[in-house]
Amino acid sequence: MAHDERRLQVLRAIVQDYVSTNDPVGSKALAERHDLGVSPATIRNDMAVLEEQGYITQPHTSAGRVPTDKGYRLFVDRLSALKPLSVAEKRAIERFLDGALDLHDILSRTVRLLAQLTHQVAVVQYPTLSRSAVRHLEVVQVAISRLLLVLITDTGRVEQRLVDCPADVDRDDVADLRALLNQTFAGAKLSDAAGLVPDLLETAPPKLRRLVAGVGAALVETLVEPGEDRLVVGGTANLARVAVDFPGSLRPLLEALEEQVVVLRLISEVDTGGAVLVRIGEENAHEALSGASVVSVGYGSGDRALGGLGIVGPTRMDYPMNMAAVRAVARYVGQILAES
Amino acid sequence: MAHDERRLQVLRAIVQDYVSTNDPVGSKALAERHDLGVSPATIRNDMAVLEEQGYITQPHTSAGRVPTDKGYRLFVDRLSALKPLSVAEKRAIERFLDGALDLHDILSRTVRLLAQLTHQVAVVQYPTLSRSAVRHLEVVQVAISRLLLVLITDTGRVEQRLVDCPADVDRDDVADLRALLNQTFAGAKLSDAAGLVPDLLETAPPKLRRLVAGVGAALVETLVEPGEDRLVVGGTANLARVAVDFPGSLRPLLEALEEQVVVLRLISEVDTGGAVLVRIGEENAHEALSGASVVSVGYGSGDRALGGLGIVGPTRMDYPMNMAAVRAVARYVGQILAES
DNA sequence: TGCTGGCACTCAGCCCGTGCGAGTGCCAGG
DNA sequence: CCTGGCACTCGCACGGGCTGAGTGCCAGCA
Repeated sequence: MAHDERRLQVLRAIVQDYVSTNDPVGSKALAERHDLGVSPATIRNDMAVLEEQGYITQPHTSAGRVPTDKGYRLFVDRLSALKPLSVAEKRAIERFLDGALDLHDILSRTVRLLAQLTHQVAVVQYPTLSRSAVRHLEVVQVAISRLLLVLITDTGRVEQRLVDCPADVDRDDVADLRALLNQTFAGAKLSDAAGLVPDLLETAPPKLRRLVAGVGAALVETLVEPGEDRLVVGGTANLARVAVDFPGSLRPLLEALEEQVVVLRLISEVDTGGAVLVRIGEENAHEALSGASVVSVGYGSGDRALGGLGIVGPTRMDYPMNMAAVRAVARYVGQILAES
Repeated sequence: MAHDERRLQVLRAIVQDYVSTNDPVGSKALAERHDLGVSPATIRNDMAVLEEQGYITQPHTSAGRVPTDKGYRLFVDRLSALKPLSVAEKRAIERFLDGALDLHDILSRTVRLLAQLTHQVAVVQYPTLSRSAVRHLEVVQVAISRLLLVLITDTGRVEQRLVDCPADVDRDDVADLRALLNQTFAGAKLSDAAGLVPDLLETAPPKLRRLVAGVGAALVETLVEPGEDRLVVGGTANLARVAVDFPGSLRPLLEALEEQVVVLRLISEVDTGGAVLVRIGEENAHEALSGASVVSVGYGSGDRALGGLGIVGPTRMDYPMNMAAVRAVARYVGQILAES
């Protein structure tokens, strides 16, 4: 009915006003600032219903209403459209990411950009190793029985690992090993790399067997291990600006942001085909984030996602704007990574 | 005289008490908690003198005294000795850094360790490129006219740079280029690398000239450029704990910590032969740090410093403990980098 | 049936006045 | 040169009263 419809309009208006003013919003102010076509008294009735349904709440008796997590959820799902970025913002994105020199540079620019656009804490995951492919493997002898393994992926990520060899290593063997490794792994997905190690042992000439065994183990152990995916975090200073939204202290949030594992889990759960994912308040599994919202999306070239990026902020945030910014930045980053 | 001596004892006691309680300290409490051998009244006279000399101040008339920056300075210079670390702390250092896999791992463990030991924000600078030497240069062809240059230094740092070539590059030329580069640069200090480029052009066979020119320029441009030294920051959550010491807001501080340049300048000014450097409050050039202290020291293997590390916290901090922790961690890191 | 104006009620926040206590400076005496 | 005593200052915590925003409810009206 038109009845329910208007109640949703009221909810939308409450969210918008509350996000921009940070004051609990009352029926009178609502009637003044929005063309709802009804009197404050009617709005009060609607608000009573919305409160009963759990979409809004009163901080205390004689205050206005504030959206609950459930209210924000409804707003995000049904009451808002992604706010298109301004031309200036689009140009800022291009300018910011243009001229990046290497992967680290791209990602740290991305995180700064995102923090600046949204005024929130920004988080960018390094391209997941397991979804990347081997572009090149380099072996460098750094001591008589110690090798440095350097992996370069097709996303430009560079991984390194020291390997201690049981016996001294001959100079020529290193070159042979390098050739052999590249022959075997070049172009292979890292997720498939472990399966190629037996082949590697097969084709290795006898005198390299022991060496190859050790190096192969190290390769699998560190490079296929998904646990050590890295994260770039930026814009924590923006937390201070919204400190008022985190009643207790910023501490748990700051701690969670340093515990990369926690954030990583949130950010990397984005395989959902390019849609922007929003987690509001208590929807976040981790307790420290129960007063925060996370807006994230996968980025990647073409169809496959390389990793996730997003923002963390108070539940009282401008969802349409932030969702649009996150999505736009992810697209540009995917594009740039595809080029390089 | 014994006179002046006691006044210094009083100052020391004030600093110690204030650091541990965060309450302005009064004459009576001082007389009770420290064996100064005199009555509160006498201490009051000493305090009046100390205040006149600018070492302490009163937040308001009927409050106790609080050390000024100048007071902390005197305390650090003349009234304190580095507090020896406990056995547990020493073991924690070893355990924490043991088993690190690569440079990034070492540094991020270091920063976590330092943050945990001192309960402050920890900062570690990547080993300065200009003081490192080339261990290996790798050239990988990532597209027909695009090369990826990877530099591996003797400190284990890996730097990468994309180079666009004016013309398509032949596969064999890449191998030749790699050999040539390594022949020229292997073992060279990065600070000397720029000077070697002419030699490089000299010895290059004619058909490689153009390629070498482009690559040489890129090498010098990015690898010798000291500006892009990186920084690892950790323990920002500790700032929340001491938020009370930063009256306005944490924001300027958080911003400064993200502006890596600012902190980098502070941390890298540590060539002073291994001594721990303390900058207290206003002594820090940057305004955002005027309420903070920075404790830093250079780390490195042998005699040369590779970079700096340290902590940032409120001026009201436990200087002896923090100075000891910073120094101890720097030593271990230097040791570990020398080994790897 | 649904909207509206009116009205009584609630309660957080603010202003203010008061009392308390910690801490000081000064002074006279040892 | 140190000490105990004493008067003084002033931040802060406490409590009461007022205000105003905002609500819920109700009776009347389209």
